[in-house]
This record gives sequence, structure tokens and C-alpha cells, in this order.
Amino acid sequence: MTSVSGSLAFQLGKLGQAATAGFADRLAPLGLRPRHCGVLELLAGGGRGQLDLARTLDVTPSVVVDMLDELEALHAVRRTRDTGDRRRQIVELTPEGRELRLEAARLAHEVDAELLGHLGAEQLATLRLLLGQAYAPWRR
Amino acid sequence: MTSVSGSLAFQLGKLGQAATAGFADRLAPLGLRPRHCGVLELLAGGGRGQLDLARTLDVTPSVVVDMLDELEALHAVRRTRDTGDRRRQIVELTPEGRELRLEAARLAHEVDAELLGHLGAEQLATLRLLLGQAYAPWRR
DNA sequence: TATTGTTATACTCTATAACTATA
DNA sequence: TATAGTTATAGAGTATAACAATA
Repeated sequence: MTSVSGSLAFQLGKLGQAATAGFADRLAPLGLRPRHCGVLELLAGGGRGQLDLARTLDVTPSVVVDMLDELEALHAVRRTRDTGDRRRQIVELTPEGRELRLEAARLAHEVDAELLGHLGAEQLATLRLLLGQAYAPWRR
Repeated sequence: MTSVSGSLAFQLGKLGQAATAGFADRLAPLGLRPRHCGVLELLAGGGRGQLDLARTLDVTPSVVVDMLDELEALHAVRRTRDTGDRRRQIVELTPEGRELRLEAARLAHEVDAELLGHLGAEQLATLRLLLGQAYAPWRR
């Protein structure tokens, strides 16, 4: 194959973009964007400080501030000052936040169905396996 | 699966982003970005007008102007006024442009190797097949 | 002095709209 | 009037750097 568009990297890029766009469209009515979902998932595992979130998500701290401002406006998270170290804010999911996270997961699987629904169960299983293997080195 | 990160849409989004980023890193020394590659590939099929390019690539005309300015600075394309309709510019690949396109294709396949090289030939063939099927509805 | 979180600012990428020159 | 291309401008989204509070 001597063309860029014939490469898997290019095709994965395109498909990934389509997947993200489809997901973003469905999230929009909830007031969420895809990037918020990483925060919701992390916080489902328990409260965290903001810098901890920034490092784990590999985004700059100011982006975390921005995302949390938005999630707080949706009453999805709560910031509470750490009494032990008053510089830290402990960020936690509210019941509404847990609900939003589940709804987002439902929408993500709707996109799966739209994007890949025509594939057979066997093919889907193969894709999931291959993606898991390919994705692993980038997961950090 | 009740998590966003468990969806194929989310994983495809992440992997696609990684693929595009890896490709962009390799293109950078050439003065190219991934978006330029679509132009180079289209023009490899023959000269076109700019609005035609914009419609086919599904980007706004001003973006085409910008990309062509950059490609022209690299001596990869040439704009020639259409003598029949003096409003139109016919955009064509130069020999340098053809060379750049081949080099970009080589780099794209380097990313394939880095991203997916640990997969077996059989698995790669399966992924290519599945991607082709999944990608088709979005190809327009 | 170092760290947590915040704000102000700049940069990249893309889209919209106004403009020119031709038709 | 409509079309091809251009320019100017504005909007997302993200990153950098300076800052206030606390350690």
C-alpha cells in the first residue's frame, strides 16, 4: 500500500474522530463533552485532589479547574477543602454525578451500536480483543 | 459493560487520537500535518479547483486556501489560473509534491508498525477487514 | 521555598462573513 | 446576480505562566 489513506493509522484516526463526534453529539444535551467522562469515571473510584486528577488524566491543571467548574455547575461533583491540608480540594461525585456517569456510559454504547452494530457478535469480540491489545501500550 | 471507557467508541477515540498524534509527529519535520495528506492524495488523481477540493474534503474554502498556501511554500503544489474561466485556480501536484506524498505514506505505515506491529499478520488482516467495514458508512 | 489551585494570556485549528474579480 | 477565491475576524479547545493561599 503506497497511500496514506491505506494505512491503518489514518483509518483509525478517521474512525476515532467519527466515534468521538458521535459520542459528543449524544452527550451535548446532558451538558457534557467526552473529556468530562474521564473525570466522572476516575471519581467513581473515590474522591481525589485536583492535581492528582490532572496527572492521571494527563491534562494541564487549568483544564481540570475548567472541567470541574462545569461539572460543579451541573451539580455532578462537589469540591470540599481538605481539613488536613487546607491547600487541597477533595473532589467527589454527587448522586447526580453518578447518575450522569451511567447515562454517559449508556450513550457510549449507543454509539457502539450505531458505528459497529452491523458487525456480527464474533467480529465484535475480535475487534474488542484487537483494540485491547493495540490500545494497551498507549494506556500508560 | 456499564462504563464509558469500556465502550468501543471511547477506545476507538483514544486509539485514533494516538494514531493521529504519532503520524503528526513524524510529518512535522516535512512541514506537513495530517490534514495536508488528504489534499496530496486527491491531487495525485489529477488537478482540481479549490472549491472542488473544499467540497470533497468537507472543509471550509478558507481552510483550503490556507493549506494550499502552506503546500505552495513547500513547492508541493502549483496554482494555475484556468484560461477558460479566469476565476478558477487549477491546483496541481509538483514532482516535489508527489515525492512528499510518497514519503507521508511511508511514515503512515511506520506508525502502523509502531502502533500495531506486535499483532500477528492474521490479526492485522482481521483488523483491516473490520475497519474497512466499520469505516464504510462514515466514508460518504 | 515548595505545592495546590486559580486566573490571565497566548496559541492552534477551524468556521463565518465580508470582500475582489470574474462570469 | 452568482461563483471562485481570498482575507479578516471570531470561536472552540488547550497550554503556559504568573499569582494567592497554605504548607
